[in-house]
Amino acid sequence: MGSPGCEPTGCTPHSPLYISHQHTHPREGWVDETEDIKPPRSLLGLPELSWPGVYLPYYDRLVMEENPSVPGVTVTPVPLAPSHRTQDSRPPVLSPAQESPSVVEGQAEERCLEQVQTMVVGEVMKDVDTACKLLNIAADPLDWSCVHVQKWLLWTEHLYRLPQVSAVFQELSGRDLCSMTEADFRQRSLQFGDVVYAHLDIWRSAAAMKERCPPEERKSSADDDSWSDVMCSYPSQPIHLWQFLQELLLKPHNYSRCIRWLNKEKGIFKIEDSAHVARLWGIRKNRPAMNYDKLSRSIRQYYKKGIIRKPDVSRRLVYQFVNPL
DNA sequence: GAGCAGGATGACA
DNA sequence: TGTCATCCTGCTC
Repeated sequence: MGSPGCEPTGCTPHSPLYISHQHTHPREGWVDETEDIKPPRSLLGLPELSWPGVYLPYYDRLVMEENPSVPGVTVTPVPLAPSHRTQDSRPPVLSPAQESPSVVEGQAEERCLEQVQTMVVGEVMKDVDTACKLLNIAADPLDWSCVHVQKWLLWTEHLYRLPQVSAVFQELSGRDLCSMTEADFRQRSLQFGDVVYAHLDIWRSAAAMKERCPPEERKSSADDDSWSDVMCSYPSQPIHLWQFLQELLLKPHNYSRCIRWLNKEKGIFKIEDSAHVARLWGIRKNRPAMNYDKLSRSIRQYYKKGIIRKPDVSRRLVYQFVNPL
């Protein structure tokens, strides 16, 4: 994974992330389980945007994929402490001769935590970016229309395996949503209102952070670069299905469990989870009834147009872009 | 049963 | 007019 955008000590405050507990259940699937998505109460009580003290539900995935040496743990972020650390505020570094082993270990752990935090913050930003682009909505919830709000809710439901919560937030604009308190959210959905509130808070925080750190100032990984390239290539809307598929393929970190390259050079890809890809496409196009049968029919329309074809050796759920990226 | 191929039709921008 | 959603039949794996 590449460097996550802006330096934590530069454009955003820096708070510790607590590694709170071991997971008792190994994660399965490409998204996080509902039971893990409730943020800490301290976060929910934050009066202001809490970035980077946000709950990061996919931390395990991140750690396990990017840093296999770190055991399966869950990060529980905490709100900014009044005296949050920065590079400058760290205690003076002792020479090795002066340091006891426990101090060395402590500093190493601290550095490790900071690295992890930086990594996680960057991933959150990237995932919010990705979701924005896939849903075709603004990054800042304040700019959302009622339709955008519904899209985002559907997406959040889908991603975090929430039950249907979008129905109780109908006819609300992003501004309406942002003006609501956590209590308002919980009033609409007793069980998951706080969860939705926390996710909205993450988005608001990401938007605030973007404002402070414009994309050009945020160093991107190679993966991000290619992503940006793709998005720049297709600025117009509506998006075509083949473009959408390419977008998913260009974010293997997020979507490799539902669609992945078999041979990127040849443009051959496999849909690993047909229902999932169809659902994503349906959300993107606001077509709740979308399924793989319809999606695949649309893919087959591309045969005649010379955009997608079946590979020479035809396999189920495997297609090939005629003109690879 | 799931996936695939392709015809037909209609909505929509 | 192009693209896509939808529905359909028939076939293959």
